[in-house]
Amino acid sequence: MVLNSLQIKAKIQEAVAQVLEKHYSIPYPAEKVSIEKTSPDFEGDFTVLLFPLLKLKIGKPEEIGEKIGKYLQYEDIVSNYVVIKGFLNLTLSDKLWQNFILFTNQEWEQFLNSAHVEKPQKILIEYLSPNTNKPLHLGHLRNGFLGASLAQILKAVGHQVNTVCLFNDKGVHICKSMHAYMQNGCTHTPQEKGIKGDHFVGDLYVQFERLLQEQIETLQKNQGLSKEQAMHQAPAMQAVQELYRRWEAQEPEVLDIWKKMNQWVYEGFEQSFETFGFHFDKYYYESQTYTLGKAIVQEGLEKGIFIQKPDGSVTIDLTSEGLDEKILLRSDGTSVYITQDLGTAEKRYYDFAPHISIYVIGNEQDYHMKVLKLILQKLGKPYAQGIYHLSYGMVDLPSGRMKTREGNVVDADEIAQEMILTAQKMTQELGKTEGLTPQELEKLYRILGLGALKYFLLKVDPQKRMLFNPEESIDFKGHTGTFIQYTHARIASVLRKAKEENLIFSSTFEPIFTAPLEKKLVLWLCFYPEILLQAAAQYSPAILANYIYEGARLFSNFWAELPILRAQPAEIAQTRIILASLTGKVISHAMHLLCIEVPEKM
RNA sequence: GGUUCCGUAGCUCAACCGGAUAGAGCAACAGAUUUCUAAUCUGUCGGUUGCAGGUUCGAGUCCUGCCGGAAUCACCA
Repeated sequence: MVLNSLQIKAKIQEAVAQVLEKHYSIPYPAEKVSIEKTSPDFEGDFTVLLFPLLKLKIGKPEEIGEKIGKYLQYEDIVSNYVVIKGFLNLTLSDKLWQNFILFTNQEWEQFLNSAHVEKPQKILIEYLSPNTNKPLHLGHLRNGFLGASLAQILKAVGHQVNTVCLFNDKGVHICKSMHAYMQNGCTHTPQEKGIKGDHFVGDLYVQFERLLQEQIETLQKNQGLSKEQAMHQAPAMQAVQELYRRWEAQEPEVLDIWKKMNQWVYEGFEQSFETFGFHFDKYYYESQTYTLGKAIVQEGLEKGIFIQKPDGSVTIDLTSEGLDEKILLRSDGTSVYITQDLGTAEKRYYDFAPHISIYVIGNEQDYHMKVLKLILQKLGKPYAQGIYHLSYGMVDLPSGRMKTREGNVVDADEIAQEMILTAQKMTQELGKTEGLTPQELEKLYRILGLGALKYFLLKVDPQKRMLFNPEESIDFKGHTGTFIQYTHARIASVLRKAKEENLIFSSTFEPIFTAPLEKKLVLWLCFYPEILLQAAAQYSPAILANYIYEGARLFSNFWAELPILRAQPAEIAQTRIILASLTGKVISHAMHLLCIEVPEKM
């Protein structure tokens, strides 16, 4: 019994190795045989590449291909084969496909389980990790959807996965919004103003940045300072640094404001996390890990890996590794970003002891993450090797990078709301609200709006930067989450009708394939476990997203060209019902791994 | 300036880790609905894969050089 494309490929590889052994007395490792999906322009399902065999100098590719084809035919794996140049194109036998769909239909769990890795591992994923001085924006959403989806995918292939979120809740940037709040006389609350806490604090941050910008410009103009000098000398900046020193000194009045403001942000975040489906096993706070980070700095000093400068600051010299000198502790003894990361890394290890620790962080921090891993390695930390930076590309706007400071950001809550509203508008325009209660419709709009948003961000290879154009917004047609959801709704609809009409198949039923599109769909189905493994191995939900789209497109062709319920004779109808059912199951399962829901009706 | 990453159709993205004639969507145009949901389907148009070499049976993919873009090299996070 074959369950998936991997097993089919393995069978073919084995057959090739046996032919080489029997006919040419050449031992050839089966796994070295390259098998691919046959190009759509040619007849066949799988293709054996014969070129590599030429190096064995045992004959022409046509002859070797002929022998392999014969053997596979004899083994009842293929029904037909053609050798073209160095390609041996194989058409798998109907019998194999019949067994495949019957078995998969009956033993769905086994089909899914065939995607399990040999060695499950404990994997920790850190994602999202926002600053507590501003609300989430589109970039956070890419990060969040990537992390949340990756966790699902890794679980689906059998790993043990935990997710954590680190709040960057301390630092100079946090003090900026605090400073603005204090300047305003510590008046007003989010409740009073009727806005979410994270937005309330974010507005203060922007207010501060404006003030700072003004001061810098004035200093530059009046005193002829460089931009950098002006920034350090600006009264607002000095006030913030002073505030930060007081924070690290744990002055109660500063801590009180800090706690109050952070609490507002967490309340706002909680709402957003719920909307977007971000769930974590544990939260970390830099305000709680930086002291551990300082202890590690001390440890490094004792081991002679770090250097203390005369002014008191601590650094590490990485120039021999092709990097620079990195500061680990300021001269006034306060911690920097990486100090905190050292502490957090240590703490996570003691909490979860993962084999692999994935950090979902933007590629702007490639250098930082390289340094972090290197330092931990130099310190001889056992977990250093398992650190993996999943570096994803920025979400750019046509005008360039999003910058909170300059206010040109796409706000996460806003874009979600917009998407949901658009979904509502489209559903109403298309007249598809019938038969659904107001509550069901509300739910549908959310599923559609958020689905389109998530799919948009997940379909692109994580490593590549991507562009979001607010003018064009996100489509609901074509290569979109909506199209996939729509395909699922159609499948659900036809299956409901099949049930109503009592089109249930008997156990002795033998599927028949009469159209090429049916075979294309089966071929697509059998790849699901392989795709899952690939997406997991490459940490890429995009691979899965593109696979689902391909299936939805195939099914739409199928739907347009072939009748399902009314097909005659009944065996054909039943075969197509199974195909529809399996396609629906794969779409639904895979979409859930992308954290996208699929509707039964739309 | 050093380091790293990226250049594929007008636009947004693919291309199964070196395989056959580089594929989708959007946009534009032309068609398809007495039949299971037209948020769909079919067709047309659209390419010197930034440029130049190299490696080999075979290169968008690998190596070198150039051109163009981005990130980073903070006592910011």
